[in-house]
Amino acid sequence: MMHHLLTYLRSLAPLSDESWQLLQPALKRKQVAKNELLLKEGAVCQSLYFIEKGYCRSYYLADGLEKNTGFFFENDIATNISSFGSGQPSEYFIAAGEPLEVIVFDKQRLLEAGKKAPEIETAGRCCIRLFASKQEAFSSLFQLYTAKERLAAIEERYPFMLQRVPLTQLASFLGVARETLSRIRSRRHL
Amino acid sequence: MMHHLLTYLRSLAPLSDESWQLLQPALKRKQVAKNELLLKEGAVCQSLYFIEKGYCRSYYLADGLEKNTGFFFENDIATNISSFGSGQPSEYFIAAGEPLEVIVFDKQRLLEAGKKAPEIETAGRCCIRLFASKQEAFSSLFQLYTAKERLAAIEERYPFMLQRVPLTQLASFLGVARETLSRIRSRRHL
DNA sequence: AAAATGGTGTGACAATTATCACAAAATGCC
DNA sequence: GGCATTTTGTGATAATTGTCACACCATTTT
Repeated sequence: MMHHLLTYLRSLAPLSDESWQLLQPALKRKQVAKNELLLKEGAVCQSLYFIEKGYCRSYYLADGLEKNTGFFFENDIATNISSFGSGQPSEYFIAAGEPLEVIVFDKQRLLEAGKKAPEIETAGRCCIRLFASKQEAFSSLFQLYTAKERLAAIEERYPFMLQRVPLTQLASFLGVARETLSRIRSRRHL
Repeated sequence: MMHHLLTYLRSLAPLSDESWQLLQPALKRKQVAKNELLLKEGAVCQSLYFIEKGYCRSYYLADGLEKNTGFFFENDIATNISSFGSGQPSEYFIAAGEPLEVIVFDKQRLLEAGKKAPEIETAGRCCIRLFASKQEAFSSLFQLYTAKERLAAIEERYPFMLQRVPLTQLASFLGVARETLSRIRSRRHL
């Protein structure tokens, strides 16, 4: 049960069996159907989602159009870190892109567990730090590279994204028109 | 002494006078001349920098050109969160854009202080969370907006950036050619 | 089987941007 | 002040991208 999560947490920081037990009340397994929402715009994010299977995406709704801003796959933590941290309402949605199996961390119970076991506090800090690192890495993709290079970087670093994410969603993530991405891709395959 | 930092930390989480005292050994004030480096590419980031005065910028060096990826002003924390967290060498530089007065958090001593006072651990977590939020906010700027809109968003949310950051640096931050940014700006002032 | 749906490829044209070249303005230095 | 260096503005042109329109394909629905 929840092996992947335990492995994930132990890869970040030491975690005794006792701490792991203390963490259990904060955890709950959940299944989410494709296209269902994990977080709605306007709602406060009360959870971290550790992804066991499937993927989800975060997106803004602007002028009726979805603009994807992030994708989260197996062994990632998905959340709105800003809303989760500050208690402010979320400005974007998080939805399942495939049938999803996640482990939900409840914020309140996580804080309580953190008070009982400093190791949990430390693990939480490491999760957030890793989340921040990924955010930073994605962010620099945009500042360092052109759309063409961004696609190449995605192909190299996150090849599974191209297999599993519809081109239309990927285009809005990369910040180019769907047609342009289609052309970039066909140019590359010559 | 260090009033701003104390105010900053207390805005994030409760911090007793005792914890604040325990934190002191991890802190050191430092002055940095304009264009001097806080972090070199290839070096491991061992510090957080709380900015009291001035600003600094992070940039990659690609093909001999500087590509700016972040700007940090008064009451910000500047660091390479990824290198700081993982101990891996930094892929980018951090340099003073103005004469800089910072308070340096030493990583080792910060960890030691965190062990003595859980409040410090919590404060550290909040700092990182805030850092992650800012990172995310900047990142979404690129995915949601065109270059023109990005400039408008910067003007609105971070007006001091336009006053203090040279246009050339801002252009590479926004991901457009210097000439284009100059034209966008002149079009806006009609 | 036909029709509807969602996702993708492609052509044509307009709009935007990058690039190169150079002028003008601002800044720092002696 | 005057000179050198850095920074910013502007024109011309090529390249890239967005937009609109529609075709194509696979899957699902009726």
